[in-house]
Order: sequence, then C-alpha cells, then structure tokens
Amino acid sequence: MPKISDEKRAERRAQILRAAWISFQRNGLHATTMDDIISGSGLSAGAVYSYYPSKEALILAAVRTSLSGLQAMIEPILTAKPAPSPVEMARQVAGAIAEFSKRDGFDMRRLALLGWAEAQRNEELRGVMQGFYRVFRQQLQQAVRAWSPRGGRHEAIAKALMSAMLGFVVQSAIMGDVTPDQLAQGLEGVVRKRGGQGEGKPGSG
Amino acid sequence: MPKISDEKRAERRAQILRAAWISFQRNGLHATTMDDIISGSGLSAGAVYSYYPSKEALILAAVRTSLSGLQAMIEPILTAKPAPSPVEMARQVAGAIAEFSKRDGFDMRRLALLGWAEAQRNEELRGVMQGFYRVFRQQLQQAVRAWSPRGGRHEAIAKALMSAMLGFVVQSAIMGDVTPDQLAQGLEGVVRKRGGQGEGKPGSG
Amino acid sequence: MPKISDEKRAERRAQILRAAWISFQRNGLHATTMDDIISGSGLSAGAVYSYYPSKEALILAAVRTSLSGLQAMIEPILTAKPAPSPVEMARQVAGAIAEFSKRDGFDMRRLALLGWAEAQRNEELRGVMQGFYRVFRQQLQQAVRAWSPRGGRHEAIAKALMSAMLGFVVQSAIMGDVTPDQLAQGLEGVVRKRGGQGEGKPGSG
Amino acid sequence: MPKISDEKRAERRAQILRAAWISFQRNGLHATTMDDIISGSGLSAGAVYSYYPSKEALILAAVRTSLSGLQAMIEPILTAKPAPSPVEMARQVAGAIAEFSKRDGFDMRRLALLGWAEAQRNEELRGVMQGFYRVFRQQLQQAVRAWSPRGGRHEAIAKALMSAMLGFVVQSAIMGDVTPDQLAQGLEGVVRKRGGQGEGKPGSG
DNA sequence: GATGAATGAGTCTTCATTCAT
DNA sequence: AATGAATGAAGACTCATTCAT
Repeated sequence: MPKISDEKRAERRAQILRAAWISFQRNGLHATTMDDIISGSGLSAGAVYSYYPSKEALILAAVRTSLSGLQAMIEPILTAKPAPSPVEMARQVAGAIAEFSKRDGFDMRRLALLGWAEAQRNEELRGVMQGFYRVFRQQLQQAVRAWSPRGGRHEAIAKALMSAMLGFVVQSAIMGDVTPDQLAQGLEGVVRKRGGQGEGKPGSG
Repeated sequence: MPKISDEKRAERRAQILRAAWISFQRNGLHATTMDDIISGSGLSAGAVYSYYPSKEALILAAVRTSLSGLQAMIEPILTAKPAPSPVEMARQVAGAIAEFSKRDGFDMRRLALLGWAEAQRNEELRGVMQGFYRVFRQQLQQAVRAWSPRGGRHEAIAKALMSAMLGFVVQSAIMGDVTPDQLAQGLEGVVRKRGGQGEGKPGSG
Repeated sequence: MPKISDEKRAERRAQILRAAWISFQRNGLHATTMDDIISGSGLSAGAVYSYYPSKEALILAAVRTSLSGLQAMIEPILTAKPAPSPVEMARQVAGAIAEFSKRDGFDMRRLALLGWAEAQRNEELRGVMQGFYRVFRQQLQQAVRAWSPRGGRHEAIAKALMSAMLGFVVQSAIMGDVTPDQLAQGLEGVVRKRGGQGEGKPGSG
Repeated sequence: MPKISDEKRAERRAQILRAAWISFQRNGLHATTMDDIISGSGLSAGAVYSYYPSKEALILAAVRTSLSGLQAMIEPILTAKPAPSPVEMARQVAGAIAEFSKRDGFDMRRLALLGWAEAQRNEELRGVMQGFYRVFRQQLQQAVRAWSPRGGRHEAIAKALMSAMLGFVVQSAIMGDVTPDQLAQGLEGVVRKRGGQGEGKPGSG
C-alpha cells in the first residue's frame, strides 16, 4: 500500500480535531468519550488513535489549537502602529474573543474554561497554557510600553489588562451579558475622579 | 426524632464536604471518585450518601459553600463607608481572594475554575453561579455608585471590575504571579494619559 | 417499661405485613426495598426487624397470608353440599379469585405470580406453596368425588380443574380479559360433541 | 463493514443469551447478576454490553426467544388438518411444553413464571407477552372453530383452553406432578354427566 | 495502513441489616 | 423496647485503549 500523503494526514488530523473540539465544547472534556470523537470524525477507532495517541493528546491539541487561533487574532491588535490605548486594546481583544467565539459554531470561551480546569490536573497542559499566556502578556506589556514609553508600571498594567480580558471570557461565558464596549467604558470609568461628572451618553454603546 | 443532633448532622456534612473539597481541588471534579471522598471523610459509602444523595450534589454543595464563603469575605469590602474607589475595591477583593485561597490548605481559586468548567454542563450549578455573580455585581455597582454618584456608567464599571477580579482568579491560578497590588496599580495605569509621566513610587507595594 | 400486649404485637405485625403487601404487589418482590416497607408501616427499621427477621420472612409471610385468605374463600365452595359440578366449581373459584383480587385495593393475582417466580429460588416458599396447593387439590378431588362418586379419574379432573384455575389467574393478570363465566362456558364447550349445535344463549353471561 | 460476520455476531448473541438463560432459570431474574452472565458467556463485560445494552434487554430477549420457540412448537398442533379436538389440543400442547422444557437442560416453564412476575413491572415485557398470548389464543380459537364450526362459544373455549395450558405450566413447575395425559383426561371428565359411569380405559394413556 | 470488536478495571450508587444510644 | 444512623459488600454499566484480522 502506498503511504498516505502528508496532505491527507494533515486533513485527517484536522478532521479528528474538529470532531474533538465540537464534543469538548458541547459536552465538556470528561463527558466527551473517545467514541463521540471517533463517530464525529467519521474514522475508525484505530485510525483516530494512529493520529492521536490518547484522549489527553487530543485535549492538548484542542487547547493548543484554540490558543493559537486566539493568538493569531490578537497579535495584530497588540502590534498595531501606533499602539492603541490599553482601554482600546481591551475593547478590541474582547471583541476578537467574542467574535472568535462564534466561529463555526464553536464557542471558544467554553473551551478556555474547560482548559483552565483541566490545567490544574494536567501539568503538560498547564505548561502549554502558561507559555501562551506569558507570550500574550509580554506582547501586552510591549504594547503598553509603546503606548506610554515613560509611564512605567508596564508589567502591572499588562497584568491588569490580562485580568480584565480573562475575566471577560469568564463573565461572558457564565453570565453572557457583557460586551467589549462595556468592558472598555468600565475600565475607563474605573479611575474617573471621585465625584466626576458623568456624561449623559458614553462614547459608544 | 433524630437520634443524632442537628449539630452532629451539620458536623458530619461539613466533614464530608471538607473531604470532597480537598479531593476536588486536588484532583479535579471528575478525577475525584466517590471513594476518594468516602475514604477522606472517614465514613462509609452509605453514610456519605445519606448526607449527599449524589456526587453532583456534593459538587454543588462544594461550589455553593465556596461562593458563600467568598461572599462573606467580599461583602464588607463593598459595603464599607465611605465607599472605596473602584481601584481600591479591586485591590481589596483580590486580596481577599488571595487570602481566602489559602484557608485551611484549600485553594479556592482552583475550585472556582473547576466550577466554571462544570457550569457549562450542569444547569443547576450554572444557575447557582449566575445568582451569586449577579448579586456580587449588584453590590459592586452600588459601591461604585456610592463612590461616584454622578459618574454614570455604573453598570459598565461594575462589569469591568468584575472582569478584573475574575481574571485575577484565573491569572493567579494559572500563572501564579499576580498580586492584588499589581492589579490595582495596573488598573490605575490603564487610563493614564498617553505619554503621562510615571511616578517613581506607586502608592503601595 | 411494660411489655407490649399480644394484641399490640399482632396489630403491629399486621401493619407491617400490609405495608409489605402493598409494596410487593405494586413494585414486585425485588424492587421493593425494606425502606419502602418500613416507611409504609410507619414504624422504625428496628421495630420492623423485631417483628420480621428478614425480608425473606416478610415475603414468606405475605405469600402465606395471601394463600390463607384464598383458602378461606375457596373452601366453602369446594365443600358445599350438594357438591357443585366441576364447571360450576371452576366458575365460582375463578369468581372468588377475581373478587379477592380487588380486596382493599390489592391484586392478589399479582402476588401469586410473584410468589411463583420466587418459589423457584426459595425452597421454603416453594414448600409452603406446594403444601397449600396440595391441600387445595385434595379438596378439589374430594369435591369431584362427591359430585360423581363413580366417575373415576378424580385425580385427573382435580388436576385439570386446578390448571384451569391457576391459568385463569395468569391469563387474567397478564391479559386481563377473561371472566369466570367465560372460563366455565369454555370448559363446558371443550368436550362438546364434534359438530354439535351451539345454543344461541349460554346459560349465563 | 463489520470485521465480524453476521453469523459470528448471531453466534455471539446466542452465546450470551444462552448464558443468561441458564442463569435466569437457575437463579431467577433478579438474583442473576450481569457478572454471572458475563462469566457464563465467556466474554468480557464490554463485549456482552455491546450485544445487549442492559440487563433488561437480556431479560426481554430471553423471554422473547422462549416465547418464539414455544410458538414454533405449538403452531403445527393448532393448525393441523383435520383440527384436533380441544382436549387433544390441550394434551399435545401440554406435551410440547413438557418436552420443550427439557431442551438443552433448560426448563422453559421456569422462565415463563419468571417472565410473568417481571411483566408486572416491565411494560415492554408485558406488551411482548400480551402480543404473543393474543396470537396464541387466536390460533387456538381458529382451531376450535375448525373443529366445531357451528359450536359457537369459540372465544370462551379458547380462553378456557388457554387457562388450562397456562395452569399446566404453573402446576407442573410448582408441583411437578401433572402429565399432559392427566390434563387431557381431566378436561374430558370435567363435563361428564353427573353420576356418569367411569370407563375402565380412557381414550388415551 | 485500517478496522472495530474486545477488554476489564473502575465508577457511582443501593440496600438489607445491625447496634449504640 | 425502640430508634434510625451507619455499614459495606455488591450491582449495573462505561469507556480509553489494544490488536487480530
């Protein structure tokens, strides 16, 4: 038998991963059985296992892919010239997250929540996540520095922004009633002077 | 008439819940077996089941208890007179979370992450969480209003603060390198004027 | 503490047995838990166990009681003077069974079916049943002899009648569409001469 | 495409069902554990469950199979030309039941009794049984009509015959001392005229 | 390379019975 | 005598993974 082409291989992997992803975000990591993924992929058990050696590997791949996708979406925002303000970054990143969440019917936020939970048991997964988040935060920090070179506190600002973004994921996944604009306006309002004069209409809705 | 006093009953329930909690945060919700909890509680299977009718009930109780505990810690902060600034609230709440996290050797943040993941599959759990977070956000909003009655945008500010706090939980649980002070300083810096001159010493360290 | 009176004891036993009976016929022998019976009896577990040492004892008692009750109903029919015809006996016994079945909301036939199944595993129960059925068949045989002293075949007739009656229990419990009259008329018709002319109106309806 | 042939599949199913049957009739439906069946079948738990999704399904299959087997044995008797007399039918069917009971070491009557008990809790099982018995009774009725076209009372006769046969199952399973010939002779004697003179030799022995 | 039937340890849960109070 | 909380051995069923064909 002829070896299967690399293209075919990649296609199969994607096919399997897609099936895994769908099940994971729909049913959770543990409630998803390999059978769900196998059926969903249209392949046989043996085939799936020849591409991914274990369920854990599939979880890892799913999270990794999702993080990469997110990364790809966010990077342009953080490296834009001129650098947007932190508040603007938060708005745009939150917007990207919300956007990305609806891609192909998947809700990326759900996978994020699942991944965080899993990361506590799974060292490798945690490592992957930490790596991604570290890079993300570094980019954030650089963007903040670019925006305000002499402002100092770049690390703290990056961490606060990061918190705001991660929290946006949680809050929108659990409560489902936060918008990127609200996040941005809220961040802006957070440091308004005490007794500051509210504007009747915020700049965006 | 129960042969066992209400106190004893409550104690047993606490005993079981404690065992569950330890296992949950150590091993995750699904990797925790009822046997883990049963052994941990020092009771028999039947006894455990007579107090909690299912593993799901135990999960719910664990999350509920943790939310209540958190609530109790946070409420004084949000209802303090005079109302602290949003940034100060964020600092104090994050501080409380970090503090609470070490209570009795449990890390409450871990349970939060597990709960969020579970909430996606478990409607009742989601309802409980939404209820708690709704109340929390309302308190947050009132505190913001008390701090800046004419500021407007109270809802957005509360949501942004909430995001910052939830994100603090995630970030500190996954990355482990954020402090309440960093969050507070970062939030403050988020809206510093472009090119603004950083102060050498932030107000807290 | 004063000893409990014998009356009280008997009352308690009856109370427990009634609860057992209700559950048995409603849910089956195995699906009935001791807790069902305990709750149903209004007593405590310990109390129930002080009257009946095991579930098996309760099953035995329930079957025994039901057989005795049946016996009491049937005996007058079989010992009536002058002796009724076998067909008439079948009709009356079937009628008694159908009647008895509705007593107090219990369906005695259901318990019979449950008992037969259980008798295959439970030697003691089987012994009790065999004893009862033996007596019943002897009475049947005597009645047949009284009806037709020189007819011979008394044993076979008793056995055939017994079959018809037991089968009536099964058929009415499972199919629910047989009446005592149908049984009687059918038995009569069983040996009608070939090609015999049917009467327009059977003697009873 | 299944790697395993349909034949092999059927064989496996039969293998499992046989193990179930043996345990069921030996230990009863509820006292039989899946482990009994699994060990008896020589397969693994997973394999057994891949053929039968639950214990209930196995019970249903066992009863169904037994009813089908019985049906196959009885049909020729009821559709024989010329139609046998009702008494002859009873004898032959009882004979078939007694015969069938020893097949492969199983006692089909025991399963019947177990099935009747179970049918009271299990609607599907009850439906299956009712369907079978309905068909059986219709065939009986037609045979009676064929035997005595103008006799009328065909339904009642069919029901009485059915009772006699079901009761034969019970009586022979519980008492173990009835023969098909006794049933037949008894049925014949049931309507003998009062005071009738017994014949020395009944028509069959 | 592919298939999918088979594996079997592990899961949650039940329930007859006991015995300290 | 009575109570009812506690026991713990089973039971039905699942599912990640393997390997003969």
